[in-house]
Amino acid sequence: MSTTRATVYDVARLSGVSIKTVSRVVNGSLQVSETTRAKVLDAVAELGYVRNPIAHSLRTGSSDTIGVVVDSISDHFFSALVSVVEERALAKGFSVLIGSTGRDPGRERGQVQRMLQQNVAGLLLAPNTSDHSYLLGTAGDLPMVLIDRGWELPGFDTVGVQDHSGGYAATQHLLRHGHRRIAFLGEDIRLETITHRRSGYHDALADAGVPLDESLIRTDCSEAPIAALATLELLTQPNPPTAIFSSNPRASLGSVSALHRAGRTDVAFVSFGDFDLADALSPAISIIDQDPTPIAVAAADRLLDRMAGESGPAQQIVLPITLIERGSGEIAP
Amino acid sequence: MSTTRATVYDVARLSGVSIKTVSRVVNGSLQVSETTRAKVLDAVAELGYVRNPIAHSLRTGSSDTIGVVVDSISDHFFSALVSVVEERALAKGFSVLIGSTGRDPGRERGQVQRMLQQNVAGLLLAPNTSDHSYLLGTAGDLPMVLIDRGWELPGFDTVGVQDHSGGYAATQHLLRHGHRRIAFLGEDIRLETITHRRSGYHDALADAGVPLDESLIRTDCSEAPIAALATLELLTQPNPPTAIFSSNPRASLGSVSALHRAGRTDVAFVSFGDFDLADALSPAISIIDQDPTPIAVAAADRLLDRMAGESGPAQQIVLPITLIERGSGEIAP
DNA sequence: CTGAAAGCGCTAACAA
DNA sequence: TTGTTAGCGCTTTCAG
Repeated sequence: MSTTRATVYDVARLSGVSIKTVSRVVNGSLQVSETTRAKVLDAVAELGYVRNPIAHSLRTGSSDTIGVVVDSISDHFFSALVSVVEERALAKGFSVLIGSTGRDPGRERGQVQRMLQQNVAGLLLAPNTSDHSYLLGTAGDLPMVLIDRGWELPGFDTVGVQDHSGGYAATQHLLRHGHRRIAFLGEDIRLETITHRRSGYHDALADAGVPLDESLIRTDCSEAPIAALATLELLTQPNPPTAIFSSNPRASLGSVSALHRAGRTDVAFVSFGDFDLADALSPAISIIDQDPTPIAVAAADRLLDRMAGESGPAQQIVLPITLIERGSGEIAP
Repeated sequence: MSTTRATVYDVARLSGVSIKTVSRVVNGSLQVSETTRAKVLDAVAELGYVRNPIAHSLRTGSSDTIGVVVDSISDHFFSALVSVVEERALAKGFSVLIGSTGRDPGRERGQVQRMLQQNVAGLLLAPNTSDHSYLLGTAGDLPMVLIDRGWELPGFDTVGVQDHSGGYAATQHLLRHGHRRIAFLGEDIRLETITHRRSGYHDALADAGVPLDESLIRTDCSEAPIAALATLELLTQPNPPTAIFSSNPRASLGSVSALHRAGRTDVAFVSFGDFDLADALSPAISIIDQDPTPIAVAAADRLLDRMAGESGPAQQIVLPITLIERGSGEIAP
């Protein structure tokens, strides 16, 4: 096209009105007569005028961009989440700015600051620590939704799943199938999700009268290879588990991989969160379903509602989870 | 912190210099005496001044944001790519704006337009059609790198892998292991990558004197479930294949899943592109390695170089591929 | 219903 | 080496 873009002045000149009127028409103000509106729109079409979002943002202090800050974009859960959010955002004319935290609280703060400086119109954040209090100071009245964590901070909209119930259900399921020695794979991080899943595990054991055995608990499985190693160590220890509850899909991937390579497909297994090929393995992997899509949809819609001016009290949206039996969770000891 | 952010004026007032000097210091101009620089930096620190990127962008026509436009953020290949790019960009102080095309050329154009309007400082694009000529008109002298496709348009930096060689190597490998009836799984889309992989397949067959059998070629496998169905159909047809070459990991996921569920792990299999658990299955899946990380690193670095002013001729970076034998590709007919 | 003029925060000419 | 002035493109008082 042309090398320099048309401005409100060009449109005003061509349509014989003032720039203010152009602005009104472009922004859909009703305070404009039909005839002038038509004139302006003609000029807009002819010149291919598009509002300059930068200038708009400088002037108004807002923008047509929303920020999404998550642990890692390459994590399947978050990439699915970001994908849905981008889709919904685009439909409403918003772009998406992404930022990863690498689980580093300092970097998380930095990313949020960046977003604020960019005047994002809304923010979706998967916080890393229990201490989100900095958000109160920084965020002003920016529409914001916390994903998956952050329950303890009142005043923020949150979306997540029933972590405790999920952990409880998974453990109870294995107990019902006769297991007494059930290993737990998780992360050491102070992630609330994992903490809750683990306390579900604890409670299920307690309710069944099974004493907790610390030697069956691994809290260092943040990446698949570590989980693989941990699995092998668990199985070769003196009094090995007969079942494994893995509290996140990344750990499951590593653990299942190790089980298959070691030929130990006799070990019962339940994963919190699905993963590719989980249903193609033999035995297929039973899971606590934590589909990212509904979570993303709920979070995105809540944020867009807030951005559209919805001003009710903060909502804590908790999505239910279900246990999907596929075989691995129904293996007897 | 404070409710309104400090501006150059605040800093200027506090340090007793003009706003221009503040601007100079903030932007690292050398035309400033050490003493004044120190004064200004003190004031900056005291006020917590941060340059307003919006105003900066409006004035300069550039920004500290780079755009990344890909098929889909949730696709494992692209999410890994975006992740690496974001990491590198962040290290240089840039944010990342994402846009998905859903393989729709119109939407691709729209996303690129959006990015341009946002004054992105650079653009990473995985184009969808053979016709990228619109980029010539739109993009001006914006630093831009095309990922994975777009070879035919001279004048652009591109990064990709040896698609033809990969297709050839995979097919040749299966031929060497005695197969004559080798199925091809691909997508109908005019994606150059797939086209090249397929012509590698054709050439390998031709060089081995094996006639092409159209009944073994499926070009509708854009999603895993379709590939799963296609696989079952291939295996139940009158003269079934004894080996499968799947030209993208999504199709492989579906196909492998179907093979396992049908108990047909006797079929030889090579996948172009790795996927989770590929090495944990029995047999483990042989692959043509197409690791997104080196591709992303090359693309990101090339883009950042361009943004830093590198002005050499357009480079076509083609990364080598290797065949990784894991078992499934070495099964005899 | 419409317009003139000011200014968001910054950087670029041009002087001094 | 430093400061003054203008203006990026837009929206917004405040008049008309």
